[in-house]
Amino acid sequence: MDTDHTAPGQSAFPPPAPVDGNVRERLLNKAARLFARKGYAATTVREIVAEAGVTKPVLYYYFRSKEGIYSELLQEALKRFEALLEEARQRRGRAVERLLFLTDRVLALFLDQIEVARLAYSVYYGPPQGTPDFDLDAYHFKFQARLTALVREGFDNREFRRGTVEDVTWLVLAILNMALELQLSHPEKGFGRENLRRILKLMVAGLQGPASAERENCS
Amino acid sequence: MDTDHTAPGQSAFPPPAPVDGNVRERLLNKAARLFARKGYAATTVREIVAEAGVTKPVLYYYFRSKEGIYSELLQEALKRFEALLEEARQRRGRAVERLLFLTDRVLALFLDQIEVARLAYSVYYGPPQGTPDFDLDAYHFKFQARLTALVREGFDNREFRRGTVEDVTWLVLAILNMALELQLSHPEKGFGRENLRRILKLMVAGLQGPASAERENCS
DNA sequence: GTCTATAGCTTGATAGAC
DNA sequence: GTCTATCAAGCTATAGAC
Repeated sequence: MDTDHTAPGQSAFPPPAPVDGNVRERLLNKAARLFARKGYAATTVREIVAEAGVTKPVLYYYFRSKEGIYSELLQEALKRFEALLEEARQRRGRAVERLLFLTDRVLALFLDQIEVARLAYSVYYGPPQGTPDFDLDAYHFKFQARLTALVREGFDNREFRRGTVEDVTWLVLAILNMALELQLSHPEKGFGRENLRRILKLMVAGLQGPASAERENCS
Repeated sequence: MDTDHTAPGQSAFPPPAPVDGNVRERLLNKAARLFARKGYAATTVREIVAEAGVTKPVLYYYFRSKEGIYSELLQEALKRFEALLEEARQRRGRAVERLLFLTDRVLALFLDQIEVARLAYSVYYGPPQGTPDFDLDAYHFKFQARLTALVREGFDNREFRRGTVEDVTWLVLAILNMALELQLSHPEKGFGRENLRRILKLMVAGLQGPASAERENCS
């Protein structure tokens, strides 16, 4: 990003200069950024390789196609997400602590791959762009199932005493979801990991009251 | 605005058949549906008029252009949203009741204009599609300000006793936001107005505890 | 006015030298 | 592993027939 990019081609002079990380990583980063900003369809292979300071065959060498580099981006992110789920599954401790751990790590992963996250949102909510399709919902369900299991533990341990397993899961999901989307759309608001933790704990504190699953019928 | 507009042009015979509502509404509905499903850019004026059972000049008569019909769609929805905010502002009663009212009505409006909502999401998160831009964030801020005012009232009335005005606002926003997005992406889950109300009340009940704004530092 | 054929550009993708 | 050079398919714009 901070090195010179002498336009490739034309001359027999030393090539653009080996910028930073290895070529493969650079291509992935630039592709993620462009896909997220302009959309998959509107991004050309030429732009990607130009930004990465390489030529086209290099991209086709590492990834088999434009779809290939897109798939690699999503697969890598989803793989890291699944690894996180597994890590959370094996962790021991009180349910609330494990919930805070999982949500915090999900937000951290999201931040670390913010460009891929933006791309995923764009594909999920945006118009069809001719992308290979990933079943993003499936991952969402896996995550939700993990949350539900943790919340159920919380009720079993009497860490939660109000509401139902399902409703508390919704609450956790809602708060995390908002944290993620605020990072996407308004990162300047600085709704980071500390805020997420604080608000989750505020909610959790409220669920430790006396009764379980009550329904007031006021008005 | 509501006088009959027998489709101009070609023949003096009765037009194709006035299907259901008036032509203008039909064009808006079909356009919303197409824009939401295929994206604004990928939708052609031809498709819109074909689905509406009219000819091209009819569309250009009611709206000045493709951009015109898009703007009309968003402006109408945003106008209804603003009217809702104003209605909520004038309403009297306890803060919690007013919060439940506002969020319920927002969800109802969202459901009533689900295609426009889908379109807005697609434009907000999706790639640039050459649409006239609306400052959707501005409406979000207006809404958030209204929520904040209500929450502050809630604290003044001692209806809320835990957390801060800001954090409780985030909580309400998170829950509503999830309800909206579930309707968009997984309407089959049936997360409707009753669920929203129940979960909000669960959260509110938790905020009526003893202390205000505490910060436990467990683990 | 409307349709159609086509020139010219851009795209994703590849061959073969080094 | 990376380059130059080039391909075939698809798109846009438009000239020219009707």
